[in-house]
Amino acid sequence: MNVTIKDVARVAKVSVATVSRALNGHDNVTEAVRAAVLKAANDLRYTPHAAARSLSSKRTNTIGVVLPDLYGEFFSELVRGIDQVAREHGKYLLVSSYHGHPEEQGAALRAMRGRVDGLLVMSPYVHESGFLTENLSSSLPVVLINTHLPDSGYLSLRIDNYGAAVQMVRHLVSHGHKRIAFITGPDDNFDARERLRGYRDALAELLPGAKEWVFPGDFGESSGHAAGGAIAKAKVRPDAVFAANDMMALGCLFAFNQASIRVPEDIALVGFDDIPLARYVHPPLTTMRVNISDLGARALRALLDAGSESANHDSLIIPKLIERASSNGDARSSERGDSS
Amino acid sequence: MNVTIKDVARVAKVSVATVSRALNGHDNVTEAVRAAVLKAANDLRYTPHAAARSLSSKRTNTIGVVLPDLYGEFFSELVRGIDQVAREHGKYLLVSSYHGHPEEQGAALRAMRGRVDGLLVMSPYVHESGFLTENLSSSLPVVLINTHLPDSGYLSLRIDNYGAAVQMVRHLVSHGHKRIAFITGPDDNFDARERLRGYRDALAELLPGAKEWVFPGDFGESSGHAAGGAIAKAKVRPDAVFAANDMMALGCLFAFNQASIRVPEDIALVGFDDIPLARYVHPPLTTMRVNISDLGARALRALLDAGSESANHDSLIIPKLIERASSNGDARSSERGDSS
DNA sequence: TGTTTCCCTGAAAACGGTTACATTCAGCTC
DNA sequence: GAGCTGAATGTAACCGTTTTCAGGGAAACA
Repeated sequence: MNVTIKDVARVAKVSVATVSRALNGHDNVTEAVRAAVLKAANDLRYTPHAAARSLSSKRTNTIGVVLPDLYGEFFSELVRGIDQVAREHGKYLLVSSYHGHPEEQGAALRAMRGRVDGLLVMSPYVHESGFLTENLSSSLPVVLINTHLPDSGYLSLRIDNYGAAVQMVRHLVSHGHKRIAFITGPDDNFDARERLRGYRDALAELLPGAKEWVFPGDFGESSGHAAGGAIAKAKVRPDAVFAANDMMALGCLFAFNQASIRVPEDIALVGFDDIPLARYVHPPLTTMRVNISDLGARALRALLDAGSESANHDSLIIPKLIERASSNGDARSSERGDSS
Repeated sequence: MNVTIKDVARVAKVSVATVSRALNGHDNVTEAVRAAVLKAANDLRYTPHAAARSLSSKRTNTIGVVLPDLYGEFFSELVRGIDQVAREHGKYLLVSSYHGHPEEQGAALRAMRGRVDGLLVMSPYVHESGFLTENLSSSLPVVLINTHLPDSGYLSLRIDNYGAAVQMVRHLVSHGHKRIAFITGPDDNFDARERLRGYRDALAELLPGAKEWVFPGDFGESSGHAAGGAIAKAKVRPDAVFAANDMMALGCLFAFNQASIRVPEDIALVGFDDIPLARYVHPPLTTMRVNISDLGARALRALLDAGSESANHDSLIIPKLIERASSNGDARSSERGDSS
């Protein structure tokens, strides 16, 4: 059995109430008594029992983080940003991923009751609507990360995928590209859909009459490779490829290398995310940078601030265009004007 | 206020004890009663309060993970492996990093009391000895990851950094390299020291008389870049460089590129870790692969099995040599025999 | 010196579960 | 039908804190 507050009380010859007060820094304790209690606690190596404490105080000092997965750069950075702020505020982090099974998300959310003071939830699936609201205890503050849940009233931080995709297409167009293909992400992924939507709208606006050219992908490297292979074999090739994320862009780049298609001379290639790899491949990849750890940090800050009036109910994170060599060729020289 | 077991009891017209038994699947409950309880619990959207439950049952279903940091591939993979097993066993994960401040580690460890059923601890610092043992409540099962704590009696999983470094030097020597330089990691990092030790011992054994050639580094990319710059400027250059991790190898590669030193033709370059980047740079990097997520998974499995006799008290994970182009040149052709 | 006030301290009631123990009641046996 | 058995259920103690409330004693005041 572990040493409890009673043991400390006995040794310090005071009541448990006094021990509690002394250790929690209440001011209605004589300094002499406090010193005695502190000494006793120290001697006994006393550590308060967190469960007992949170049962009676209704605070856990813990934040729940519910993510779809933990795989890859994105989540690692996100968690890092969250962790940073958590430490600053002395909070603990209970992480829970539902491994891509949205149906298990409800259980994960419900199990948070009594464990956490607040929740950070990311759920980039599109099909749920009442799902989240049903499983979120209304008494817990929640901040949604990159989660599409209109009018839920929850605080929400999102990446402006749509705007960033528009910006990227504009970049390609400004370099003279006219036949711009797009490799999509998973259908049920909200980010992926927003990027696709941005591509479509930008294309329609900037290159009226140009045809959409969409290859399916799933955010995995191999799907990018497959798309790259398909592009390489096509009779008419695009003069620029916009992959919905960097991993697919890399897969695509691989396929282009194998097919001896030069980037950016023959085809420009751009991605999205600015994963560390992007800067190291040859040629370095033009992409959209999202400061993910900052996203996590801001999300937790928003959660901790929740209640204060300053709360912005729906903030957008604007990604930044990182221009590198993979889109630096100028397509005008090789234009042949057959873009319709 | 949230709905409690009492509310369920009232609605189901039974006692709280029966509700508890019914919900926890005890067999001494009539099916009719169980059904009624389940229905009531469902109707009320009852979720047991985790803190209350763990206070009385002395189990939290939570595993504490105490790491030095969360930055980078290593930790993200480690946590992913741990998370995988945690889910399989219905455990939650309380992660805590002490952000490279070993002195805060004690607090982090102590605060786990009452929160977790067991601990996974990684502490790759060399200077602590009684430190960990002092802060670990003896009643908690603990598994150490990559942590040097001889004869502590704790279960421990370690990466065989020493053996892997020896293996890497052997690889270089077998390709004819005679002047092998080493870029170290941080001084107080146990992995880094083991790798350095492996380099030294292997050099002494395989190339008797060859001089050690050590450049300081800190595992960061820029320190690798600095070392690479120093090597490029040296009057006599090594014919192979062994960086204690991949990030430094990449930095070094960068410096070599800038100095127009060709890899592997002029100098072979190898790293350690097999980060995803390693395969994508040009030339692809020869390195040592450690299956990190597996390390995490095994650590948690060991923790959950703790108590069973099968417990291996000190297992070594053997990294695997991944041979890529950065060390594939053959140095014999350019030998000039001035290696002493 | 007696009263009032204020500060410090202790006793005990929460918090929301689990579980040992007591109780009830149906089904047997004789 | 009395007595026994065993299963289903209820009562209440307990887990380790925090916090309310009440009490006690010293200082302040009359």
